[in-house]
Amino acid sequence: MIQRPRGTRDLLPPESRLWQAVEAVAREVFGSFGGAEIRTPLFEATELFVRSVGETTDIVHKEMYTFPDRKGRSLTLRPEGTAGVARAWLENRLGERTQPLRMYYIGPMFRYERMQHGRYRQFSQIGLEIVGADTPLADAELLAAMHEFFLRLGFDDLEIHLNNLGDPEDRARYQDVIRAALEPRRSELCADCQRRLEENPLRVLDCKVPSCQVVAADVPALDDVAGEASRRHVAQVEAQLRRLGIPYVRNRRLVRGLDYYLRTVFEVVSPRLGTNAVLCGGGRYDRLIADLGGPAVPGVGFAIGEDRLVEVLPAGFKAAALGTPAVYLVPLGDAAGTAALELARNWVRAGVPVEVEITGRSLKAALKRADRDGFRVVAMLGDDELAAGTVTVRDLAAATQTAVAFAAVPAFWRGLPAPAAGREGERS
RNA sequence: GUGAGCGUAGCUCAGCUGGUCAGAGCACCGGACUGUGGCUCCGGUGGUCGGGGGUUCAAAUCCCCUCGCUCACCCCA
Repeated sequence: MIQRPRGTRDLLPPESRLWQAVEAVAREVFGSFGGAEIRTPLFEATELFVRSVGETTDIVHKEMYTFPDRKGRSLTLRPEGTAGVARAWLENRLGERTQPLRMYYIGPMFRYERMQHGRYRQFSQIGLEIVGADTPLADAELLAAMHEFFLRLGFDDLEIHLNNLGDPEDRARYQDVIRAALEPRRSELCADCQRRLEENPLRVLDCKVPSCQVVAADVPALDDVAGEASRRHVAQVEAQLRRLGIPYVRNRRLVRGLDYYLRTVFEVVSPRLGTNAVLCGGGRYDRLIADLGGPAVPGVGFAIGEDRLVEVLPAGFKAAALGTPAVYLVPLGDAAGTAALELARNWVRAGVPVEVEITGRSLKAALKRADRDGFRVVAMLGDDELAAGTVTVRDLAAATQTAVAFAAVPAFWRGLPAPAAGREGERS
């Protein structure tokens, strides 16, 4: 049997409803802040990611799906979304439009990694970028949109971690500070951190090994070494968050994995996600477009891991998204079976979602199935009903039945009370 | 790239140191209740025990290889 490639997943019904519901909220919220969707290719020239994400990052040096096309050009399945957006901004001269541009995207990303809980080779991100504004207000608006999105999904246990990564000059200086502080104590660090000290000293700060944390605690925070400009910027972002009542944690150890970030960086973590708890990561990238050969256009954005998000979706949101909003039409006997599809089509045309029982299972089995799959009403059609031009509609929850004329079913359906929240979490 | 664990019915699993070991529960279909669910009882469908090789009189059970899955490290969504 042919199996799916490692690290990929099949999104099956009814879980696909959850994804659709989540994406609908994203479009709604991000659209409400002045955003519009941007769709860029799933693969790009390899060079784009090497130059934007950064040569020294793990993403570029061991996680990219890179392949030559038939003409020998090196292409790469996108490992993240921002690079493509930046490229599109340049290529389509979006700088000539009124700035800033608020753009969101939803779609798959690819990283060649060993599978793990919450980690896939093909995974989906929901991202939002604000390009063309360098103000703290832009960062704050972005975070507000993100916060609003999570609120609408019903989350109440997420933590926003925020840090100042400084400007690139600050960071270069800071790397020297770290090296100077840690080199003498090299032996106290774990093997990984000794390597990090050479390649990416910032990473030592968020090492999980306790002994490393002890050592790292003595290193001054980046924010203290950073220049006045970046410190003021992030302070103003924080002031806005407080004013908006958006709770966050100032995490001086927070370092992000992509080279292009500067100043404001943040993560959203869920306490219900085990090892890979990061639900969302983002930050400011004022040099990215310039590094790609364009003008100095500032930007700030984030990406939410949709797979992880769906995994910890609040029960109430899930229940609402999974409810089966349809009439279950069960024909009994040959004559009814012949008439069922036409009846269903007429109801569908009148705006009523209908699922017809087409396997011929017994009424008993059909009712059992209706109950199990969360239908609210079953419309039974037998010889008597057919003769009378009615359908016997049974309300599963109330266990009551009434005869409803064929043409009156749409009105009856619309007259049903909103579904109770009593079935919450039943399918989770 | 490194390390560990696991692969038996659609699902969750039992099967002790090799000898009725091919099973249970759930699910599915049917019946008790000839057109009425969420309970109960009864019956039924369903498995090359991941695949290949080896040891043995005998392997789901032991050994080797292989494929797949899972978890952790690294790193990230």
